[in-house]
Amino acid sequence: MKKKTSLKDIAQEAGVSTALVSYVLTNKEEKARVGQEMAKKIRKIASRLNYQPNHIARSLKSGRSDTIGLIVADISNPFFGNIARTIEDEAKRNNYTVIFGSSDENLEKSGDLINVLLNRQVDGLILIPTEGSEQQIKQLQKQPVPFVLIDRYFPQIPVSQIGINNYQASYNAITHLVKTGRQRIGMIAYKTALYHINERKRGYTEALASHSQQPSLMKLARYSHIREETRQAIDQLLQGRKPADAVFFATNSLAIEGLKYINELGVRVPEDLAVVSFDESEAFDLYYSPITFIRQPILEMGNAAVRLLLEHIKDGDKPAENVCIDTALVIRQSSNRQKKK
Amino acid sequence: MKKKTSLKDIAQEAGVSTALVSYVLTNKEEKARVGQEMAKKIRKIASRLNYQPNHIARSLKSGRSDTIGLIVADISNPFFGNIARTIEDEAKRNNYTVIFGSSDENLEKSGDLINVLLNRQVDGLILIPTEGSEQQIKQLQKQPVPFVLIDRYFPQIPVSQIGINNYQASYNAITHLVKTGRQRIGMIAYKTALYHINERKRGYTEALASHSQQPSLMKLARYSHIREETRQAIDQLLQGRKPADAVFFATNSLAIEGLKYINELGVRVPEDLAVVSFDESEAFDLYYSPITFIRQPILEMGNAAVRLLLEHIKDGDKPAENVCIDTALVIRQSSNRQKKK
DNA sequence: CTTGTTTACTTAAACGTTTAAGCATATTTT
DNA sequence: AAAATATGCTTAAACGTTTAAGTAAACAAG
Repeated sequence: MKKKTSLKDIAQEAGVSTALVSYVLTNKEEKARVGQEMAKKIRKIASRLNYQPNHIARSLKSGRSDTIGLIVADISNPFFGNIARTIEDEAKRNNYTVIFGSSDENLEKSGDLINVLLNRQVDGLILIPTEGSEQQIKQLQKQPVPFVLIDRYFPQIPVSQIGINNYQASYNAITHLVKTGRQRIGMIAYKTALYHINERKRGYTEALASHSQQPSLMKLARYSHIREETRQAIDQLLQGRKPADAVFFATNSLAIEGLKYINELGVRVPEDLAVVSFDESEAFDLYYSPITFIRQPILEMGNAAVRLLLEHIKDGDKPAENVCIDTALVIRQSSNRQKKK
Repeated sequence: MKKKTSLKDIAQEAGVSTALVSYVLTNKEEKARVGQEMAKKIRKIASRLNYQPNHIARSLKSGRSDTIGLIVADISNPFFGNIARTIEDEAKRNNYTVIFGSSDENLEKSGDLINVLLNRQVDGLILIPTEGSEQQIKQLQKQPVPFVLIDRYFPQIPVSQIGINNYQASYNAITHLVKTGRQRIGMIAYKTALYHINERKRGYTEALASHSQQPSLMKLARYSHIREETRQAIDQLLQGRKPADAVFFATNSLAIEGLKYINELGVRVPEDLAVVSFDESEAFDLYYSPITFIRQPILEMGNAAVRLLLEHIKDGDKPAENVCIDTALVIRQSSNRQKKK
């Protein structure tokens, strides 16, 4: 096995101390008044031996790892994949590396990941927390490592957080459906304690109320039984003498499951049923009737999360800050104005 | 700012040496013959001070970081997102952590990432290499850090690699289209030097030849101009007196761009045009005529990559090994048997 | 020609762990 | 009672880096 080159190897070659080599290779030759010739010689040897500084040793000395930990709820969902990407990009721009893990909406996995990342001495954490992880977050607060939440948060725990106007976005989407003439608007959401989802529900309910529409047609599915329960929900919405004429999905995953079933049933969008969803998806573009959706500004969210975290890392006493970013309703064919009957 | 607890802090509290604390907390009390009472006391203090071992210091000592680096071509593509997820899971099962980066198909970014990960002393690397990264791979071979390629590889560079039977999968897909009665089968692929894509093209061409079909209708688009050039390609396939009656897409991204345009044109699938694509996508399920596709066994690929890499890490002299995993053709409506005219 | 300054380097400690080796004291074996 | 072994701990070096402090020689200033 080949061995890695260390400062010592270079120092030996050059016949000097490791300190001198370190000064040269970290560009502190001025400050340390290293001779020009020697500097040249050292650089040459370093390059010949293909020296790569040992970041671990450096970290141990400096106390910083220049690494941030990222825990997403589910990396196989492109929404989170895109967030991960923007975070990684923005981190890199600031000379940070990202260690990531996917909790897969699993509380135990989330706890394990937090511990793994803390043990790795990350300088900070960005979390998309799982349902029920309040205790883990509170535990984190006792640690010296700063963190920010993104996408999801717990209103009763005051921490730095990047989010969107979930309530308002839902409200606007429902208002849009009302304006296009829909009278019986259903919603399919997760059965969950997650605050951001419940804000979306509240937006729906209050929008209906303020437009004096029929009582709420809210159906819930569990994340763990998304397929069956989304289908049940749609069955319920479409049954009876007065079936729903529009449905609002609380997330892209719900919408995709729902649309699969809507296709199977032969229900026409938007003639029989208008559709609006939170989040975006390539599948929405490709649908025969492109789906109206609420766009979350992933790029801004990711960048804001990194920026906020770096501020916390720089200033350990910085107070918590909430960043709320606006969404946009992208209107397309799936919610076209209803024809007069 | 709170400070992290170290062995020294615990040792001080307990009035013993750090060595003793280390023995206890790494469960080497037997071997080191630590007194039972003292062990208990130390554990209690550790737990009270919320001690988390400093993995960096441990790594420096052991020379291992228990970390593997992962560079994917584009984390926002769910295909790569899913690979990342399986790799992360399998790594975790083996007590490894994953540091990842997305090269975004950019050669410079890829090179930067490799260096960053090497500096972080990863114990090994898993790469989905970018087009043109042969030099980077060759450079890597000179390093003591083992690595494996996944999804893509360079046949002229003998390294460990996990792949699929790209040629055969294409060949089978085309054979399927021929059997369903298609006579003018087009293909849309990337203009690229990437070997795995070109194997897919070869599968197409040779399948056509062996079924004595018309000359190849191969159209190419550049990754960087996917939207415009996919559209051009489809225009070309559909023009003239004898337009194509089937199209085979070399990747999911190409298929999604293509299908968007096919929708705009009002071309009916599969009546006017049968469609088969490499890779899967939720959009394929949701299409009004669900798309026939070639399924890559992502789970097996990811697991195999980790397993192979760990073998290399354990045995630095293990020779390179190629793993080829079979794909499956999932036949659906988009390639339904053509009706007799 | 002493003193001070500059130049070019070295020494050594530190970061938080791990672990072989050492050293008392107590207990058992001859 | 001396020798051997067991018990319970400490010492110290090491991993690869950084960096304040030290040193020795060359040179300039008085």
